[in-house]
Amino acid sequence: MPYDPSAFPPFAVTVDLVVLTVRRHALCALAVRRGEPPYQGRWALPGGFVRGDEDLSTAAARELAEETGLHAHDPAGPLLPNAAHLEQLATYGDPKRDPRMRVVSVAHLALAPDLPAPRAGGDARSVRWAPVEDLLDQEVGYAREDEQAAPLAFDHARILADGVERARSKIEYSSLATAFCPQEFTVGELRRVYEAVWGVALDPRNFHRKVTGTPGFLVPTGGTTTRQGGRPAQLFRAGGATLLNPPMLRPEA
Amino acid sequence: MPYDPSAFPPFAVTVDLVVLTVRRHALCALAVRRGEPPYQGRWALPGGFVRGDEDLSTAAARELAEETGLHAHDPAGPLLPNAAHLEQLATYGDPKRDPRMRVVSVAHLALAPDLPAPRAGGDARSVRWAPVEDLLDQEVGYAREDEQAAPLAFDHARILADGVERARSKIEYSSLATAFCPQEFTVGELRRVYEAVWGVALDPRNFHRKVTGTPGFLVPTGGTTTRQGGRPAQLFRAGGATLLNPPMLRPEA
DNA sequence: GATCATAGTCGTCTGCTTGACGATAAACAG
DNA sequence: CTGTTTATCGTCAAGCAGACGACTATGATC
Repeated sequence: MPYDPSAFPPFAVTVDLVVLTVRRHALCALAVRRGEPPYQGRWALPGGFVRGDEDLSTAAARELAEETGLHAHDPAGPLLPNAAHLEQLATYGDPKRDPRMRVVSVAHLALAPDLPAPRAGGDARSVRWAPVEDLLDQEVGYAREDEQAAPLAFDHARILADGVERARSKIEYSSLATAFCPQEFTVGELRRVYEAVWGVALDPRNFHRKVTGTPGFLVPTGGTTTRQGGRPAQLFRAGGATLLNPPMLRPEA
Repeated sequence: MPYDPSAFPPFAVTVDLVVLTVRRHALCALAVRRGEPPYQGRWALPGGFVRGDEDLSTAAARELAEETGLHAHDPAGPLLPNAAHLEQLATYGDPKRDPRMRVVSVAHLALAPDLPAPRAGGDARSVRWAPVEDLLDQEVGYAREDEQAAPLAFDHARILADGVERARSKIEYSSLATAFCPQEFTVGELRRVYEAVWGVALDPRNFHRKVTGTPGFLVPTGGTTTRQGGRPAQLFRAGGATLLNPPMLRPEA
């Protein structure tokens, strides 16, 4: 069969971002308020069209920088202060997911340390960090005028749920939890990341033994800090290891 | 900003399939020979355009059925004899990955039991099962006229490598290895699946203890078989469990 | 400055899982 | 009948995880 441009239907391709961070002991996601129909006024995940000459990962990194000022972490490059982990999550292409036209969205997952404040992009849209529980529990019982309580636009609740599940399982067997921490952090801060992402309490003593005993996970910087109160804690940086063997174990049930 | 259809460039969207099976103790993938340029005569992964009214998973299931006669396994539906596991793998959208036009490909991963013989689809293209080692090791040293030894078309070697890596890691912590087995199988047959996918030898005694001791992994059917030679082995069906806890451990290095 | 609260760090003990491997069982081939 | 093959059960030691006691070093409070 010869090449026939009319043999395939045209699609719009977008990237949507699930940007996660840990704030005040809660897992939070970045949400932007939509300024135009459909779903005008509702909250949605940040995202945008892929340009004609752009790779998917490039488009995702560009959107991330526009929305947050963060840049994607290059594993080969130097350690930079404002770097976030960025990876492809999944692609969503239900024919009816956007009422305007056929849109295929390649969702990406970004993990960032706690940022001072969300920074609006070039335009003046509202941007906020919201606990993922709040964003996901709004599917039912939305009746009031409260715009904060409306479900996410499009299929973004599903995308967010998939991203959260990916993050929850990936910190089990990789060192990705350090992506939620500043460059230097304590064992206790890392433990609070696990507790926030998994929504469980972990034994500080066993956690300390586990992470300090896993080769390549943490490297001590020599410094200490007392910013959490209590006895000063050693500061660490993320080690070179990306896969944890044996993995961290998420408590049952 | 108002809705402007000219604000985004049009893309073609395809699905490509990494179909894996275990044949003669080797992990094999389905390859089709391209009948048209570019890469005419070269081997490629099966795939095709997503139709205008089709979901991505629907398009992948349709292509799978066209190429192999297998249908995607519905987790909620009944156990069917010719069902394969099908899941989304990743999406590839480098602007130059197809020289003709801008194509975004949503790759899917299918795991199937050993089939009698590859069945060509509606047209008469060549289709074959090839060991993944052969397909992936052909990136270098291709000089002869031997078309069997040419590297895969487009970025399909990369896609295949990603699919193989997904399968290798996923059988660690899920019961997916049973997707490579017929409906009823023995512990030894399941072990040979693990050995083929991981490329290692496993201790039959420890493997037997592990899989029979994991609740929900295997359900005895009561029957036995002697098709492997030696003492008759119990037959099992896949149990309801999808996540294995604790996981199967892949031997080191 | 004594006391308390808070957080971090080190140890101990017990039970479970794993890996190595011996032993037995049930089929078939010669 | 004997050897070969595959399946299955058991034993043992090493290692890891969960429960939890004990001690340390800060700041806060009286």
